[in-house]
Amino acid sequence: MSQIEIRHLRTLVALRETGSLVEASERVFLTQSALSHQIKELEGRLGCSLFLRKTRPVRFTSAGNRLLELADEVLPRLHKAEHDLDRFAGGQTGRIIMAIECHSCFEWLLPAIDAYRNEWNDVELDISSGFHFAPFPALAKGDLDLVITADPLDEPGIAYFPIFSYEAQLAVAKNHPLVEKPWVEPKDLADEIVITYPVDRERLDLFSGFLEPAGVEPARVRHAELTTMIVQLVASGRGVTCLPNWALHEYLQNDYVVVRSLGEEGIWPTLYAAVRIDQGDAPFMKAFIEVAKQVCFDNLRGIVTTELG
Amino acid sequence: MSQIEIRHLRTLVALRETGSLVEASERVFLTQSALSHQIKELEGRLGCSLFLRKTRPVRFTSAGNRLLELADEVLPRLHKAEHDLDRFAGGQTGRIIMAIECHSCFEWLLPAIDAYRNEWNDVELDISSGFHFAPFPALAKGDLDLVITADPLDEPGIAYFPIFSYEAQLAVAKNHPLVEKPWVEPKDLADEIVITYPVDRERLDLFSGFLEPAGVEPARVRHAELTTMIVQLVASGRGVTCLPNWALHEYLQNDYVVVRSLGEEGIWPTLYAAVRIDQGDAPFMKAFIEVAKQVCFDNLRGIVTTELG
DNA sequence: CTGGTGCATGAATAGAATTCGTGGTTCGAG
DNA sequence: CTCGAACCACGAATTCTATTCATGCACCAG
Repeated sequence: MSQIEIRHLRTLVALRETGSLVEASERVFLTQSALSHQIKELEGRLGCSLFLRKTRPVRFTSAGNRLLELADEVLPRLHKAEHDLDRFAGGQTGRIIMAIECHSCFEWLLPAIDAYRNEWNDVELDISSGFHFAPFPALAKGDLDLVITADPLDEPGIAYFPIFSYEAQLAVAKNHPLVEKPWVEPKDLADEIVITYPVDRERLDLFSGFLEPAGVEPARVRHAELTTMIVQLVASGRGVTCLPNWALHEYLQNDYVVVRSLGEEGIWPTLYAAVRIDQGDAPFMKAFIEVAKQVCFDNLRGIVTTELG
Repeated sequence: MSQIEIRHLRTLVALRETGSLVEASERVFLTQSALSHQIKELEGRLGCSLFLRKTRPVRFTSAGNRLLELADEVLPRLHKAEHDLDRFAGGQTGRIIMAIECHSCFEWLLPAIDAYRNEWNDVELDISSGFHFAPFPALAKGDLDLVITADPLDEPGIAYFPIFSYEAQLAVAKNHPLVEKPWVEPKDLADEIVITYPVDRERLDLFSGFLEPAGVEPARVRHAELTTMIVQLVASGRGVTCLPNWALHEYLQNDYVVVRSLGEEGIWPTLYAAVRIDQGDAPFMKAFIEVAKQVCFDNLRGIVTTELG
């Protein structure tokens, strides 16, 4: 079945380069006897002799030359593969398939990916659109390699690295009564229409971190897919919303809406990169997280707080 | 040192195609346990895991995919090489490096080679110019694979196959006195200048088979390299020569010289193909000899005698 | 003829890969 | 929930295989 093996190819190449069994055997760290047996057995299995021994240097038969040709095709590829695998083993490269829980994270994630790709061009990068629903099992299973999340659940086998902290702010129309208040309290929203992304409430800071602890339920909750759409609805007085300050930044500069903190202190969630523990130390992964932080620090300067490593 | 082996690549490919260790193990004729151990050990040596088992079908890691890529490069080449080697082993192909003792054999050998190459295009063919002096040691050693000779010495390990028989004839000028005789006797040449190829006498039929047995020595022996040159010298009356009838044929048709048999019966050497015994049965070699015979039969029809197989 | 060099070979050994037996986990059906 | 089936992992035993050791043979130069 499995006739030819790598070591046979190595032996033949050594034989070609040295011209004798004795020297070839030193080259492949075996005894002369071992090589003699090895080749004899291979020749037996193949049914033809590979070289003529009675001459210096040895002469290869056609069959021998055919095998050398194979060796010249195979051995370089093998060495290259082994080198690549060393890099995988050393964490010098790998795969990062990401999912984002946070709806508007593309804004800083895409530039981060671009920046990372410059330095780590052989890392396989992708953003998966298929695991919004249950990213953590997928992460543990290996379908995903990195999840951007604001909720560092204490799952076993998962490590969390902070990217940056931001303020989750309430945006209201410029003529909204709440503009008069320095900050918002839960009960202020009891009669409001709240506009959110169409996701579970527990993943929305406004509910999980503000309204629900206070037992307040807004008058109504509307959904919209896109940040732009939500802000337009808010600007035209059809409701209020809670978004990351960095997502609201450009609308503030254009004077579309007004923002207020949730409570006197404000709510300051942190975005984390969640990765499998065994990959948390891999240089290619650490580098990605560092690049992401750096990009956010640069692009969102003064808006979010980043602790660079 | 030697990390990856062929069987690892085969295992991974089987794993990719079946999706499970159990089925893959059947594919490579091993137990599930064996595969589990095999892969575990490989992963240990490489320092990284190759696939995730907790899923159906199994998912490969980047490292696993890199190895599969290697397998896709290597295995087809390996199979092709094994196939080629089978053909070597079965004598379906091989190498024929020839030498000719007979100086003027190119005339029929080159067309024979051309004809053979049509059918057996992967046989390595060459005519060696370096072994005129001692072709038989070179043949035994493997530097040569086939020698065209008229002297089938009984060397061990060498087999002889007849190609055709011809008459070695004496060529003389048209006005030469010997033209008057129906055939030539040794003593007729005692006063003649004999022109030959510049080779040992024992390789010349005129001497070894005619003059020396009769104890006759010609007046003088001259040498010339080329058949054309020899014939011109003979035609102009500067000597006589002995050549194969097929080499003289065209000169006879042009009426340059006259030929006579050596003795009443004539001398009829046979040209043989000498090959190493172990190659005598190989189809590619037998085919070459048959093609050579056929080409001679066709081209030298009526001039030489060939026994087709 | 002799010593040196290179290769081959049978027997012994060290080292591998493979199997056996078993247990743990997952998943779907009852 | 339990049960059985399918799948994989793993330690120990076993079987195979590659390698070494010790030796012999062939060839060649001095």
